Amino acid sequence: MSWTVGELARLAGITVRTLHHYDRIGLVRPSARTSAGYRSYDGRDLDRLQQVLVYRELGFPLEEVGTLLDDPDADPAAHLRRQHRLLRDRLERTQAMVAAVEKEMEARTMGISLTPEERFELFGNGFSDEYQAEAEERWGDTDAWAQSQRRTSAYTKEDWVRVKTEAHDVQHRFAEVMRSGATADSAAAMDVAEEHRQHISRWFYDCPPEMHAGLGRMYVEDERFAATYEQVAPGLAQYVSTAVQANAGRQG
Amino acid sequence: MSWTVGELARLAGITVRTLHHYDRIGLVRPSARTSAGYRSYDGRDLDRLQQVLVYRELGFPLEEVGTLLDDPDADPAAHLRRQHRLLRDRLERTQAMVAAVEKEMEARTMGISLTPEERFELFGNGFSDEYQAEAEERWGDTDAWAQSQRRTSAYTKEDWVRVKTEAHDVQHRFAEVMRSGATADSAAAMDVAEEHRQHISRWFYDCPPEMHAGLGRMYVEDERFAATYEQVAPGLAQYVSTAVQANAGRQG
DNA sequence: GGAACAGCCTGACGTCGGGTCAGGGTCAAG
DNA sequence: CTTGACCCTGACCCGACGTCAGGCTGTTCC
Repeated sequence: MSWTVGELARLAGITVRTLHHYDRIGLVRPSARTSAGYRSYDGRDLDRLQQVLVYRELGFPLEEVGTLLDDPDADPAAHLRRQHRLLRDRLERTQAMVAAVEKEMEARTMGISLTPEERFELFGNGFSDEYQAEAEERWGDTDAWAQSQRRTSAYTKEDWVRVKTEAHDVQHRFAEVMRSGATADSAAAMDVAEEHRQHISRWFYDCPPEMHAGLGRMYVEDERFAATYEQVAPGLAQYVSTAVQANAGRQG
Repeated sequence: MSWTVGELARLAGITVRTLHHYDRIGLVRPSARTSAGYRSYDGRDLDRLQQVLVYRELGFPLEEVGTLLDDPDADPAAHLRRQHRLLRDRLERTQAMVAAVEKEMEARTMGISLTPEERFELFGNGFSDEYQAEAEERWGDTDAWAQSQRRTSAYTKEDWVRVKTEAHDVQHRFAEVMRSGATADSAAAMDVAEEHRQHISRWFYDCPPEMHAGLGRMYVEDERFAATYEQVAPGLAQYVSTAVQANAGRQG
């Protein structure tokens, strides 16, 4: 069985131009051409196109989709599992957004008005989107993640305020120690690292020193996490990372 | 209270460039400039930016966002209602995609191939009726194609022997329990259902009770899946479906 | 008070994922 | 053998920013 561009486009709900584009960039190539030069897609091409569309829908840039699909270590089942996980992430995030809108609607009907900052926290960004998506990607099927999800789902807004204040506090304590000239493996720095570890354990999930050391490495390896610390003070990401790992060594 | 571009960007989780862009196209304009020409955003600007970001997240082109927000007939509550509706739409759509991926995962484990139009269903939904006739004409006899499209997997032949033996085993245990007269929601039937769930989890993909319940529904709703069970014993598809859903209920 | 440095400004060009003609070949039906 | 639907390859266009470049501002630290 084979399809022309137009047929496939209708089937997949995309345009002919999109198929031309995917052909040109080598993302989905028709497995054959007719003598007249018409593109001819077969079943395996459909298969691939479907995968592409799911990843596209999930917001992946096409180039990355290509490398994902061309990875010889990833069989079809692996893609399905990954897509399933990503879709569930999205489901959760959307549910959170729906809940936030409902909350705001209710607040309005009751004459309570949320401050702009509160609304940004709920809706805006980072905490519920990027952080969560990234963290889940990393900790996807660990106990830690599950535990964190269970605990945080019960937190009230007041809890969150406290969590954030505390986190902010620890960050700035790190910055202070660094500015004081103490090295990252000094007792002072390690003490703050230990506070950091306990902050995580208290609010999110059980974080033993070993695991904490893993987080420390991530703080420099992953630029997004690094950026969070670099925003507070330049060089802080590396400093925190070293301090955290030194502290883990001290405990172990 | 007022914010500079950089501050607002960090607050909202966007870049400075994005704010410049929104200023230039007149979407979010700072309500003031400092004497040096710096942009200065106040609370109402922040408010507006938040609305913009929600609509953007929902996929609206910026120009349309502008006309929506500048509509004098649309009060804040109207925007909330609209956003709520759109978010619920997205929720439904995402749920449909999750279901589609789960269906495909299950199809693979059972060696069934979905038809192309079935797999693209969620992408072209609006017009699917229009092309249904064409698709059915094309795929009236889909068996040959289905069989030719048998999945390939990373398992060794020995693995497959074990997988199939196990699956076969579970099916026949279902049939036995049914023949014994136990109802589909009896403990005995649910126990087999649980084995079934664990079989899938062990060999194919992580299948939590909820997802298992979804599969259960599909076993009767989709005739191809139903046929697999009906072949073992008449009425088994419905029986398995009920048992699986009862078991999921028990777990939840 | 001046140097350093983060942060702000305005162009202006680049990129990604296609949309939209233009100019021309292909093919089944009538 | 014409008509109309469909296909081809350029080539340019667009939205929503990213990414310099070149230059001003303002705080901080000596």
